Amino acid sequence: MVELYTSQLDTVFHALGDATRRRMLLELAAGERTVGQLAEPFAMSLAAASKHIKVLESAGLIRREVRGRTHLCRLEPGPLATAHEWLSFYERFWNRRLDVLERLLREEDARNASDPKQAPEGDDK
Amino acid sequence: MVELYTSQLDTVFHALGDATRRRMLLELAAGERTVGQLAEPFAMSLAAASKHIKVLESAGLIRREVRGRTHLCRLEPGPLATAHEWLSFYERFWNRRLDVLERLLREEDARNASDPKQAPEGDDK
DNA sequence: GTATAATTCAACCATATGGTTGAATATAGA
DNA sequence: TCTATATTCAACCATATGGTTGAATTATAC
Repeated sequence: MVELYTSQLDTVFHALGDATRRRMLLELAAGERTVGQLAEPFAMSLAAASKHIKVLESAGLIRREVRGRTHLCRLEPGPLATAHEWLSFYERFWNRRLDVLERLLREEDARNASDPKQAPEGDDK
Repeated sequence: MVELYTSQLDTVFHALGDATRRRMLLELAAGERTVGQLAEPFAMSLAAASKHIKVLESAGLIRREVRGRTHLCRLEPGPLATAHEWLSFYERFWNRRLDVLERLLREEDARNASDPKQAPEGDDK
């Protein structure tokens, strides 16, 4: 499973590495938008916004439907889910730390609650 | 909450947008590694790998402890969790789609099970 | 103290990125 | 058909990125 989607993760994470594009994605999560609507909040040329949209599109994060002279964009959640899943790997590490923390707290509790001597169950390997 | 960590997300997602750096992170999830150990699997100069490590470091994804002449690196899961959380926004969208799908399937079931007429509870607004 | 090992620094290079502007394309509307 | 709207294209620019090589730094080992 690890590093199977390599180039897709490259393009997806790269696309996410820009605040403009992240804002666009959030906007699209609320519903479909035209290129002009997506560009409107930003202080940049339409051509620049158009490039951002193309980055999102070629990362597979959005789909575009040409409707007459306007282009309707909609979010494509698949690649986001892929990135999300990849990122989950850290939870193994994170949870391991939380487990350690939890054990330490439990030991602390036991020490305070029962008696002032050392808690016997402390296997501090 | 949205776009509060802006510049951190920029650097974190940028750091993740490279397969070399993602491999390094996975390696570090298994335990701490020196710069040399991190660089070893890659067909690139040590200086290049060192740059990658610095990118991970300035994104806050790893911490470095200088131990004598070797530098020990360890994973810092906080920023990964932040990125993971940001990515969760899409689940709202995703779940909405699943909800719609589920509702449609339920309606379909109801139609087939009870009688061949239109199911009355179909509020297809 | 000198050699060796681990790592960074500095200079350099090719290519990518994110922005601009002005022209081009294509559709909609009068 | 003429005009306005929505969007892209092309050329250009400054800066960032990812890589190289060779020298510098720093700590260990003998």
